[in-house]
Amino acid sequence: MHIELRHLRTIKAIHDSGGLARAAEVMNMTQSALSHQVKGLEDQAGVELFVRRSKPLRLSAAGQRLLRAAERILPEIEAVGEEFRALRSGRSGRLHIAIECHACFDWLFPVLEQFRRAWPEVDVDIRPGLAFGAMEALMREEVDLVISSDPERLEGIGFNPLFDYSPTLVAARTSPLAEKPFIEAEDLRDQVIITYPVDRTRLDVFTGLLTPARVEPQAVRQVELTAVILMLVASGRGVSVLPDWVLREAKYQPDYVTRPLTAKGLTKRMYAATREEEATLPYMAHFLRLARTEPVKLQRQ
Amino acid sequence: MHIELRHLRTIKAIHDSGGLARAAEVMNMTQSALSHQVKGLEDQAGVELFVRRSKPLRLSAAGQRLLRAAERILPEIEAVGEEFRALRSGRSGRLHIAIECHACFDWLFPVLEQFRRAWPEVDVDIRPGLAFGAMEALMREEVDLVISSDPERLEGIGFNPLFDYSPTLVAARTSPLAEKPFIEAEDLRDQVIITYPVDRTRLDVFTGLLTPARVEPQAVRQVELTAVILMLVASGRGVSVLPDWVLREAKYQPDYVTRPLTAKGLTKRMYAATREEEATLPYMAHFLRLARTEPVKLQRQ
DNA sequence: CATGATTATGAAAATCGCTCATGCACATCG
DNA sequence: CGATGTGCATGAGCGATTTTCATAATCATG
Repeated sequence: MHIELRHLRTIKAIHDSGGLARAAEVMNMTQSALSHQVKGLEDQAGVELFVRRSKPLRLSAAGQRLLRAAERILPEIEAVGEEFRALRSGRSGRLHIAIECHACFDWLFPVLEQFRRAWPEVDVDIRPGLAFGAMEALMREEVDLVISSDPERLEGIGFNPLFDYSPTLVAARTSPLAEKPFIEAEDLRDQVIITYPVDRTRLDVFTGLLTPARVEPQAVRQVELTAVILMLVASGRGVSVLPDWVLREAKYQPDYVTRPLTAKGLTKRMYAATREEEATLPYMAHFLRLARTEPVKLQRQ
Repeated sequence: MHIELRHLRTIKAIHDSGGLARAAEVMNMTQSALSHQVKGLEDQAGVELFVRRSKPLRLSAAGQRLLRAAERILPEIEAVGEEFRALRSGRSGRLHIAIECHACFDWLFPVLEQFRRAWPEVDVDIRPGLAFGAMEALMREEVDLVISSDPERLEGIGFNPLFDYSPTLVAARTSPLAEKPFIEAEDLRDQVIITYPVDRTRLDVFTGLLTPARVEPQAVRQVELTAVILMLVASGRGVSVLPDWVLREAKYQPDYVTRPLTAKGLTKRMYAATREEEATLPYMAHFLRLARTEPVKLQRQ
């Protein structure tokens, strides 16, 4: 049997307007078309949908069953149509974010909180766990935005600069490194380094300092949570290199010292990668603006 | 925008089978047809439903939204189809019953209880409140069966005899009527008669006894519930005429006496009226059989 | 029973959906 | 690197379905 939405719309219209002719009027069709349509459906279903005995065509038991289905289904379709219209107009959309940078949760959550208020219809999500292959996911439209500090040249992908930050060493106040005004690669040769559990190619200590200098630290310990890293550092179990914004609080605590990497300090830039054509979507543009300004404000607090 | 179920089926098939060609296979169509269909829908909706970048066509965000709708709607349609099939095969149907006779609840409930067990898919209901116009409702397919003891000759309506009963007088043991072996119209001229709150033309006392004899009782008091009628009778506030099956218990109680109407006793026949063509439906036939036999069994208890 | 309102029907026209044949893009492999 | 394979897109044309038009049948009512 092949019920189609057309049939549901017809059944509902006939019932609502109370008659073929009136329903036809509403649907911009002829009364004849509806008559044929109803007959066709009844033949297919092998079931009488209307009671013919009384003149203004009334629903039979089966017809009522179909009407119930119509009243559940048609609004659903209507809603999809509405969402598509919102999508076209740019009010709605999807913003699934992949983060390559672990510490970014710090500023990302406040930014998303702001964003949700402005764009309630946009479907927001953070997708961790694909730190590797995030760019591929972006290209395949599995995600819509990637937070990354390593811009690459990729077909159809644009890297929108957000803000600059300085990977900064944090150590216990009692650490011998506290003596030095800044940190060089050699200083870390005999240190335990605590990092997020990701590849070295995405860790600023290595890409910006150790790997170029071909220095291997005494050990690398991988820890998931920023708070835990700081605890371990405080208790002298190792040192870590974190973005300066993460250390804005640690900076003034008696347990820690923070030191720049190299004499001039290291500066990196955070980017939000998007598919080029989507960077101009209104909600995307808004997110990018928030992600440029909010972390800076946060920093100043 | 004109989404159709066809589109939902297609979207789902493409997603499930992972590709146009495979989906086409499943749906017994050409790959081309699906391609055209998807394109048509995308043009109409103004929204990309699939990501073309990656080769085995994957759903875009909008496509996923549509898929969600499909997964809710298609089973619903499927269910309607299934119900229609059941309807055609006679396993399912509607049995909405109107009762003209108040006292019939007594045997109707046990019958319906039995029936429900045998025909779980049939939509059973009792519709009180249309005691008047029950036959019209039957003809208009607002109900499917009417319990009545007044057969009429009506186009397309058949009256199926159920069982015979005797309208029987019930009075308090202390009533002067207890002296008489049977009751005649004149005996009731100075009595208060307690009846159900329905028209006289549907009350056996009147149609079978008083009206033909042109006797008007002292008063008529209308009471809804059988149990209350019996209470009032017991306390000598009046007498009543009820079907014998209602009185099967009262008969042996010391508070009551029951007496036949007229010397020979009055006999009436209970009928179930249905639309003629439906009397042979399997579930309808079963109901009729139950309604013929169960009340009799009940009586014997 | 005449009249207006409502639904049904048959044939022709219009539209729609599908297929066929083929093209294009991309990946894989000898 | 061209050959081959896989998967999707496209345009033309056919056929089926849907709609319309014109008109008949049916029903409700004064």
